This record gives sequence, C-alpha cells and structure tokens, in this order.
Amino acid sequence: MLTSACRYGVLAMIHLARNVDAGFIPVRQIGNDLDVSNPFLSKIMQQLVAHDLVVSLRGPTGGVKLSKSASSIVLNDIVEAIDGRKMLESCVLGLPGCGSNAPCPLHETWTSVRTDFCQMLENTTVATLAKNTDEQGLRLVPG
Amino acid sequence: MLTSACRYGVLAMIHLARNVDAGFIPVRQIGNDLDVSNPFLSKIMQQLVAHDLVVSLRGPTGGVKLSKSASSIVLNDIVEAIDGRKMLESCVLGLPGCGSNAPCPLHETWTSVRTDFCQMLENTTVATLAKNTDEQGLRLVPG
DNA sequence: AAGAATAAAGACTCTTTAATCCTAATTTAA
DNA sequence: TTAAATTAGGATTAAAGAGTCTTTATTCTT
Repeated sequence: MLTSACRYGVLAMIHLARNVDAGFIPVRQIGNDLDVSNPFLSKIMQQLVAHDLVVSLRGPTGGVKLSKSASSIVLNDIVEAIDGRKMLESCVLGLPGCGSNAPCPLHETWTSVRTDFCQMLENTTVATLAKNTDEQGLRLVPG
Repeated sequence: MLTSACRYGVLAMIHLARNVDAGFIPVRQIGNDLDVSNPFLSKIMQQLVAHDLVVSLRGPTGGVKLSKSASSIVLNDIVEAIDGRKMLESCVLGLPGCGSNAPCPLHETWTSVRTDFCQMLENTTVATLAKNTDEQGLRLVPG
C-alpha cells in the first residue's frame, strides 16, 4: 500500500511535530530516535523539502523542521510527495486502461475501498497523529 | 496491495469459471487468452493447485480446472493462497509488534479501512465476478 | 511400447525498491 | 579565516519481486 520510504516519511513528520519547539533538528538525530537508517532518511527528507512540507538548514545548528503548522499538513501530502499518485489511480487487478468506461470486474468494489482510504489520508493531520501519540503513549519505533 | 502474481491468479480463476464446461484447459492457453507470460502463470497455477482451489492433469488433454463450484470460492481464498496473510495483518506504518495492545498512531484508522477490504475479499465469489464479466462485458485483459 | 503433449519443479535473469557510501556545498562558530 | 557540523546529491550495493528458461515427470494417443 505504502512504500517503506513513505512510511518513514510519515514517522519523521510525526516526530517533527512532537518536537516543533526544538527548531531545526538534525536528520541524523531523527534517524537515531526512530531507528531508521540515516542516509535513507536523508533522501526521504530531501523529497519532503522539495515538496515544501519541510524546510532545511545546513551547517552547525542546522537540520530540518516543519514548513508550516502540523495541523495544516495531512497524511495525503506526505504520501503524494514520496509515493506519488499512482496508488490512488491504479487498477487493483493491474489492468492498464481500467476506468469507469472500461472497468475490470473489481473496479466498482475497489473504488469504494480506495475512496475510504483516501478520505482517511485527507482527513488525518500530522497534528492529530502527534497529539494521539503523546496522549495515548503510542509507538513510533519497532518493538 | 496485491502482488502481480496474485492479480494474475484472480484473472485466471475468473477465466476458468467462465469456461468451466471446457474441462481441463492448458495453462498455456490461459496465458495466451489473458496476455500473461506462460511460465509465470504456470507457477501461479501450481500454488492454486497446492491450495486445492484448482486441480491439474498432465499429459495430452491435460490442463487445469476449478476444484469446486465457482460460487464456493471467494477472492480471499486466492489472495491467501498466493500472497499469504501478511497483508491482512501488517501495520500500515511497518512497525513490527503493532497491535491493539501497542498500537501505532494509525492503527485504529487503518484497521477500519482494512476490514472493509477484507470483507470485500470474503464476500466476492469467483462466480459473481465471472457473471459480471459476461453480462457487463468487462475486461480481463489490458487495453 | 513409443512418441507427443502437458504440468511440475528448480535454476536463472531482469527490474525495481531499499539501503548505503562518498563527495560537494553550505553555514555557523571560534 | 579556518574548522566543524550539517544538508544535498550522485554513485554504488543489496534485497526482493517479477519474469524466463530448462529439465523432469506424467499422461494420453497411436
């Protein structure tokens, strides 16, 4: 459903939202906190920077931070930045050209399920995820 | 969501249901009809045979056919036979150990979406898909 | 019994994703 | 101005999924 790069991106964004008061946070520190490889996470953060979800600063005291309020960033922003839109448009049976005018046997059913998923992505803000994580003691790391 | 092997398996099962009167059908012919590579489809059919969804016969006049009524085979039988249960159980953020007692921030939301998907897999029979394909002229092949 | 057609099984190759490594560019601080 | 810390970016390696090829075993037909 989501690539691992995308999953790491979501975890990093939640982490940034929970530490927004810290200003710029080094990518290495985020990787250590989340137990994600630093070079891989670097690449992912670059994509988030390119899509203006995150701003970065080089040099000492540098790092990354959210470009805007966590309540104005939804999951779908992150997914589109990293995975693109193909998951949102592809046929569940992989038939090229599948659509409402040339549907596959699962088209209607699948469209309904996918719509629910997309609404979840659109309606869930990073701020909400961060808040839930704090209040309910949820996990961002393996265990 | 589904591997390509699984998608081909679903297409092949629908094809078999639509041609159940033909008895054993050579895998090569199915591959040609569906525009799927024959050696790859062979492997997939072997998995379906191993899970008793399909029976096979070697030699001339051999091939494969459904092991039981198409109305008693649901999509989930095929998905489990080929992709296993990991999609049904894995955490959307990829956190090992994620579950109701140690949830990730998306656990509840994702569980709800996935439940809808699983119900679709459980409630959709191969017979229904074959019937819809016939009646509505749906496609099983790229175009 | 021999030959032909077929599925079964395993080894192999290709492509994509995941992850790493290394160098360059930038910024701060001493 | 120099050194250290950091992101940026390209090149490289590793792993997994997708797909192919070859050989073997089985079955029917003649």
